[in-house]
Amino acid sequence: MLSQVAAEDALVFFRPHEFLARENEKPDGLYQILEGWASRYRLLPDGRRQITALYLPGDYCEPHWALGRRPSQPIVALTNVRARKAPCQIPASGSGDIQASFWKNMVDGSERQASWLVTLGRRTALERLAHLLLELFERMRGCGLAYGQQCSLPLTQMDIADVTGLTPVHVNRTLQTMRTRGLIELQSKWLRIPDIAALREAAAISVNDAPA
Amino acid sequence: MLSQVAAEDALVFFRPHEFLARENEKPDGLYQILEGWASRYRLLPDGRRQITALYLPGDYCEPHWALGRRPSQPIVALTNVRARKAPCQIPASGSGDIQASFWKNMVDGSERQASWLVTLGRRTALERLAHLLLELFERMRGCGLAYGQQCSLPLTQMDIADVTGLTPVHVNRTLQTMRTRGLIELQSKWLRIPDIAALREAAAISVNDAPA
DNA sequence: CGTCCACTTGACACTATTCAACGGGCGTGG
DNA sequence: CCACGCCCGTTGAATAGTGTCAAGTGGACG
Repeated sequence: MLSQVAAEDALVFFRPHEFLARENEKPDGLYQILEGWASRYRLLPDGRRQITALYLPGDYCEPHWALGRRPSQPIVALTNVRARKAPCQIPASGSGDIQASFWKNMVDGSERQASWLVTLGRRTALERLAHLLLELFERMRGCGLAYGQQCSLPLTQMDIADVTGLTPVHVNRTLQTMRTRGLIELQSKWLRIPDIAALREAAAISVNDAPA
Repeated sequence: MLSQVAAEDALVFFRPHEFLARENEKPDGLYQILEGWASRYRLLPDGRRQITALYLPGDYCEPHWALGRRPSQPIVALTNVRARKAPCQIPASGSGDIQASFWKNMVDGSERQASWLVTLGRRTALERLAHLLLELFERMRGCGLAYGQQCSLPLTQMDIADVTGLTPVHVNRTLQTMRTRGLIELQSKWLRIPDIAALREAAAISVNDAPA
């Protein structure tokens, strides 16, 4: 899946909290994450923070740059990140597969955003967390990084709060509730979902809702 | 701005509550709104509703279809709508201008979604309403439909609630507050913003935040 | 051994929701 | 023409859900 690497593309590395891009600054290149997680976010004047995208292995950061835009929101590494840096343009060299995966990535990102609008606008705290954990599990599985019903989940509770639009303490409490209800097992950055159908139910996922 | 009409494109009309597209059904065509407003939304199993996009004159509904996707969320007319129907593909005929506006429209839509994630995740009711009214005013101005500090605003308070992730009664109360503070004048579907800077302040807009 | 950071828990405040009722405008039908 | 119903907007009172403030625990690391 991540096997094709065009000859001219460079490997780059980032440490946690290091910027892959800053707002309004021409990006260094178009990155494809090979390993690790990154996030895009916005800060309000008084310090409130909202994460607006999570980038997992396989994801392009950030497809819009290829269409001539500058980042309107900064992107920062959450873990150690290994990425492939390509020029800021629609992937020209290589097979049609690469281009197809590029477009797919862009549209998937946009549909995920639309799903998150629903979650942030209309779902309760527990539903938001269920949605997040399901989405991340499915995405990890999609790139071969899930093992049975488990996967790595390198986010802190504060990160989770900034994704779900909650406060860290409420995230903590709600996760506790989910644990006692047997919906999830989550410890030391490792997630296990005993019953995926039950978690989907708890997330108020409608038939057509991502994650599929 | 909306002057170029390729010869083969058809004009189509919709009445309020009529569908421009249904989820999972191959769309009839790629629409560009010429007049009127439409919305994309999702329903949760228990009936909660969240509007995830508003389409105003000039907007394409829905650019992703041109990349081979089916609608994952239905699109419904909010007012009488007049639109131009084109084949579901990246506009090929016509000048480069048309293609450029198509891509711009897609990326703008995506950036607006990202801004709304911030609003739904982290802003208070008053900030959400201020953000919405500002965005709509700026978009109306962008397509030449604003007059001074005023523009048409054909949404009901229930529509506004479903965009902002609030309840209709809280929208009502919060609009009252904004009126008494002199932030907006809003009656019979007509919006006037006496002091745009003050409204931006009330919206907790950061420097880089859309609307510009 | 001490510091820092993530996580945890309790008590309380507050924003937004819920439920309920009422008024006005407007179209429809008698 | 008026009566009726319906949708939209408005307001009040009680409640639920989430945020805020504060304190304490535990592990990782220098």
